[in-house]
Amino acid sequence: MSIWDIARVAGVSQQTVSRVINGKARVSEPTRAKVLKVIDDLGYRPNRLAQTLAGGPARAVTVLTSDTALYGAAATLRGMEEAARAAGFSVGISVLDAASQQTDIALRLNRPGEPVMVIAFDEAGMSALRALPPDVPVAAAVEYRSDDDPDADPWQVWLDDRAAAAHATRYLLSLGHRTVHYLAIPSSTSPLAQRTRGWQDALRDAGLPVPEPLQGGWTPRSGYLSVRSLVADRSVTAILCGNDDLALGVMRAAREAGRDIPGDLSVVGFDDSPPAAYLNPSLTTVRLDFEGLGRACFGLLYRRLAPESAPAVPEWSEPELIVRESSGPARA
Amino acid sequence: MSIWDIARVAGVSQQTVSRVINGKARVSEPTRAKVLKVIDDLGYRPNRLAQTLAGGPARAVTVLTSDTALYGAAATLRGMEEAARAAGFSVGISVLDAASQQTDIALRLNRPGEPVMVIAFDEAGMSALRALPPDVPVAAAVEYRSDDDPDADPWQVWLDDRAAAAHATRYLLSLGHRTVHYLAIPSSTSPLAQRTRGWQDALRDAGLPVPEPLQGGWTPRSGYLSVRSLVADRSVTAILCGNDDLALGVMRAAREAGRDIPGDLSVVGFDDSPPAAYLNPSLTTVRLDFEGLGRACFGLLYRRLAPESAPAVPEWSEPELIVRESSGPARA
DNA sequence: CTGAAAGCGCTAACAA
DNA sequence: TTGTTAGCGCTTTCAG
Repeated sequence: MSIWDIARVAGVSQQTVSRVINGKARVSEPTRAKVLKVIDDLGYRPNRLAQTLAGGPARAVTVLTSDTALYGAAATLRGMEEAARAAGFSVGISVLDAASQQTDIALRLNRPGEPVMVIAFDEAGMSALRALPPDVPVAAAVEYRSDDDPDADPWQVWLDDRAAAAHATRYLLSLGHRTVHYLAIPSSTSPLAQRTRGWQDALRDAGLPVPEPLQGGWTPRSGYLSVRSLVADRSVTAILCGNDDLALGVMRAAREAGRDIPGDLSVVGFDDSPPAAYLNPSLTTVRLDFEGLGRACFGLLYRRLAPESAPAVPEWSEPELIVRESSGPARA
Repeated sequence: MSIWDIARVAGVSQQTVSRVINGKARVSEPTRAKVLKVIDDLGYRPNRLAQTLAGGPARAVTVLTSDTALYGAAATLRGMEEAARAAGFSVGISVLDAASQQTDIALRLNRPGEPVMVIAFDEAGMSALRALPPDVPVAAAVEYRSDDDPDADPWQVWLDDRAAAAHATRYLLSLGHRTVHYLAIPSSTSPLAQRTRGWQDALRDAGLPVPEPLQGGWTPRSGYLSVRSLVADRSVTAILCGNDDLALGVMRAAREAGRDIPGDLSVVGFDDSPPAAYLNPSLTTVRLDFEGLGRACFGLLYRRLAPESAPAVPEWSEPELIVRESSGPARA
C-alpha cells in the first residue's frame, strides 16, 4: 500500500497525499480531511526509507557507542534516544568493539551522509569519531574539550570533569587527608585525562606532591584488582575513583585488607549511578548528568542539520558532589 | 555517488556493479576485480535504504524495549545488537515509555513490514508486542512462555525463571530457614509472575504456607521502601528478590533495621548484575544469560525472515544460582 | 555472463 | 490549491 492507493481512493493525486502527510504545503481543508480519512480507513503507514531516499529531510540518526552496559554510556544513550524520538527521528545504534576497524565505521550507516552521534568517552569512541567521513553530520559527547581552543570542533558536548575532580579532591583534603590517591578510568584523552588533571590541580594548589595515579578499567573487578596493594598501605587514607564501579571494587579490596570505610579510608566515586546511594557504605560520588548531555548532543546535531528551524540546545546540569557515607574525616 | 558512477568509470553496466556488490550472481573474475577496484578507488558506499526500497532482503531490525537502564534489558539489547550486526543487520532502537500509545508503535518502524524484536519483560513490552500489526515479522524475549501450550507463539525466547526461583527458594530452605519471603518485580504476566510461581512451588512442595509476596518495582529505592516494615520483623530470616537492584535496597533496609546479613537474614537476588559480586556483603543471586537470550532472539527472527538460509538459533545458558556472602544458615 | 528496462514509495521541482 | 513530471539509488525482472 502506497500513497498511490490513498490517492486513488481519495480521488486526488498522489502528490496531494504527500502534501497532507508531511503537512508543510497548503491543502484545502475538505481535501485534507478526505485524505486523512482514507489514510485512517486503510491503515496506511508511510515508508520512511522512501521518504528519505526521495530527498525528504533527515529523520534518522545512528548512535555509535562502545559499551551499552556502562552506566555513563547507557544514560547518555537514553538521553539521546529520548530527544531524537521527540523530534521524530528514528535511532539506530551500533556498538564499537575493540575489533571494529576504522574503515568499517562508514559502512554501518544506513546511507552515506546519515547523521551520527558518537558517545566518545573512551578511545574506541574517539577513533570512530575521527574515522567518520567528512560528509557525515556528526555531534559527539566527549570526555572533555578545552574551552579556550577556538579551533576545536563546535559540535561536541562534555561535562566539566576536571573541575569536578578538583572539587572532590579539595573536599577530601578539607576533611584532613594528607593526600588523595586516584584510580583512573581508561581515557580517551590519555595520558592526562581530565579527571586526572582536576585531581592533580587540587593537589598542586594545596602545595601537595602528586602521587602516581593508578590505571584502572571500567568494572568493579578492575577496581578491586588495581588497588589491592594500595589499600594495604595504611598511610593511604583517601582514594578518588574514576567511576562508581571502580569505587565498588576499591571498597571491597579495602574491606578485605581490613580497612574501615570511612573511619580508616575514604572512597569517592564518579557518576552517581543508581546503586551508589544504596551501597554499604553508601558512596560519596560526583553526580554527572549524562541524560542531559545526551539530550544536548542531539540538540546540537539538530541545529547542525537544520540551523534555521531547530530549537535551542537544551541545558544540562553541572557535576555535583554528593556526600554520603563512604567519606569522612581523616583519623587524627 | 551511486552505482552509476562506478559503472561508468569501470566501463560496465550499473547492473553488473550491483551484482558485484551483493555477490550473489556470477560475474567473471576480471570484471569483478575491475569493479571492486573502482569501488575502492572512489570510496563508494552503498545506500542501504535504496537497497531495501528496491526490494533487497531485509537488513535492518528495530528493537522495542522499555528501559535501557535496567540491567536485564541492557544486556539483552547487547546480545541482540551483537548478533544482528554480525549478520549484517543495522539495529534501530525505540524506547517504550508509559505514555506510548499502542497505535504509535507501528509508526516507529522505518517501513511497514520492517522486522522487529521486542524486549518484553514487562507490561509495556508485552503490550507493544500485542500492538504490532500482523504483517511485521517479530521475535520477542519474554518473561516466560509455557512449554506445554501448543498454540503459543513460537517466535519467542525466555529464561526459565520459574525453575530458577524454585531452586533459589529450596536452597534457602535447605539452609534451615522456616520460610522464604519474596519481593517481586513488576511482571508482564501478573498477578502470577513466573518467579513468583517458582517461589510458591518450592514452598508448597516443602509443605510450607506461602506468605503474601511483596510487590516492588525495579530500583534499589523501590526495594528499600517495600521491605522497611518486613525487615523489622525478626522472624523473617530469608528474602528472595526479583532482581539484584531490589536486593540492594533490601540489604540497606535490613542494615538500618539492625539486621545482620547473612547472620540474621539471608538475601538472594536475581540477574547476577556486574556489581553483585562486589557488594557488601556480596550477593547470592541467580545468574541469567540475558546476552545469550538476546542473541537467540535475533537467531529466531533471522530464521523467520529466511527459513532456508539462516543458521541455527544459538543456545543460551540455563539460570544458575551463584552462592555468595549474602545468604547463610538460619540462626539456630 | 552481461545489459536494458521497469519500478520500489516517496519528495521536489515545475506547471496549471 | 492541485496535478504532472522527474528522479532518489538500488534490485528485480527479462533479454541478449
